[in-house]
Amino acid sequence: MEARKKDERLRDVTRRMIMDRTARLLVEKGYGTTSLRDIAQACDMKAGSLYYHFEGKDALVEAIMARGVTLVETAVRGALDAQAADEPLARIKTAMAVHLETLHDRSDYGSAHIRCFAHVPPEIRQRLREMRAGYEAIWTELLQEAKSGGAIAQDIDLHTLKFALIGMMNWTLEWRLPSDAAPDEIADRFFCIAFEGVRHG
Amino acid sequence: MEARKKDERLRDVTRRMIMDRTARLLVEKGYGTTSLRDIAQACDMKAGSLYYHFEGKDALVEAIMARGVTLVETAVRGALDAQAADEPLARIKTAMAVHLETLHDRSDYGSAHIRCFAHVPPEIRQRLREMRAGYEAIWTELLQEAKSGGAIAQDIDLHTLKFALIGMMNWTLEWRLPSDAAPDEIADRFFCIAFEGVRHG
DNA sequence: CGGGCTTTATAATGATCGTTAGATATAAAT
DNA sequence: ATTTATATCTAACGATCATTATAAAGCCCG
Repeated sequence: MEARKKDERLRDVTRRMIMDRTARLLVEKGYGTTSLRDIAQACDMKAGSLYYHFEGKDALVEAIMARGVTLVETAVRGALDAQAADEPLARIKTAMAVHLETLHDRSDYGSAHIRCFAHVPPEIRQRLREMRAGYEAIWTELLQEAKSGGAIAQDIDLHTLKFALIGMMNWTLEWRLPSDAAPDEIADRFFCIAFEGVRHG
Repeated sequence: MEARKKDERLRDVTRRMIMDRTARLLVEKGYGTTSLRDIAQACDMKAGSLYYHFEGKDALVEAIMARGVTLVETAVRGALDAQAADEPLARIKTAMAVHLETLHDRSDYGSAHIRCFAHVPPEIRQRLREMRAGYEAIWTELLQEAKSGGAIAQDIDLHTLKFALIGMMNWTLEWRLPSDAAPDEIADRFFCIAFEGVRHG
């Protein structure tokens, strides 16, 4: 059983390697333009061999994109739990920094999810939509706490605010400038823009 | 020559029809997953016939995505010119409303551009990038005017602010909720968030 | 009515797609 | 040493891809 465990770990390592490299391809080329042969080549394998690890292209893609949500959600939840006692605005700022950091510095899973979501087959998209909703609930809750605590003005629509924050964060994937600031610096600026308002210096 | 003009107009009408319907497909399915046969079917034609109007798939896609930038840029520039004398913040608000309205209510060109940009062939993407830069220059200028006029705090990084605004606007494509507000109402809320800051009611 | 454009359809090309079955290699277990 | 399990390769399947050359149809003009 010792050996069996090691085997299973080895299998998982390969699985993860395939997902890592496929995620990169999905970010760069998209769902429809990335072929199983592209993926196999990036993994130093032949296309048919991938079927030992995944049921097919769609299963592989879905696993990657689901992991994209999970990674961000886990990171953000972890950071928020460690800061459970802080005031709402500070926790929001933390959530923004972790969201951006996971997207840019950790891996390509989150980016692959964002980049490919709209064009992935409908059944997959539907399942991913439910996962997204689970993650977005964190933000809904965060913003609601801030509002009921008086840190957000009463006339602000939280639904709009949530999408505004997520939108500006996810759009950073389009920046692609090597000169851009680090994720937590960008989080600071975004927080300033949305919460202080750019009028007030 | 009268007739020739009419003929050319007719040809352009078909060209435009093809672009219209293809734009829709690009929004829904993406670049790689939309085949020329899908396009032809949506146009009540056969795939080969499309080559009379376009050099090929890539030329068609590029024409659509280029038009996506042009439509938004033209609409925004037009609205800004008609408001040239107003104060910077009011013009920014107008630009946001027009950008959102063009994206959501006018056609699918802007959406197709945003949705497919990352996954289109590199040469096309490079040319589109230059067009985007031309449009983004409007925002850079707008924000700079506001800042030098004192309407934006000195410590705000305009590069970040520009991408934040564009990001929250373009991300509205992912909302897809029938219950969402009209574009100019959303523009109002976005303006409030970014410029008043959500803390101040 | 017939000749010359314009526009679309036909049909085939070679390439590439996701997927599968079976052979082969590697290494662990008995 | 032989069997067993794991992992990859080989080689092909049929479907579909963008593209092309050519034929046919539609339509204006004389």
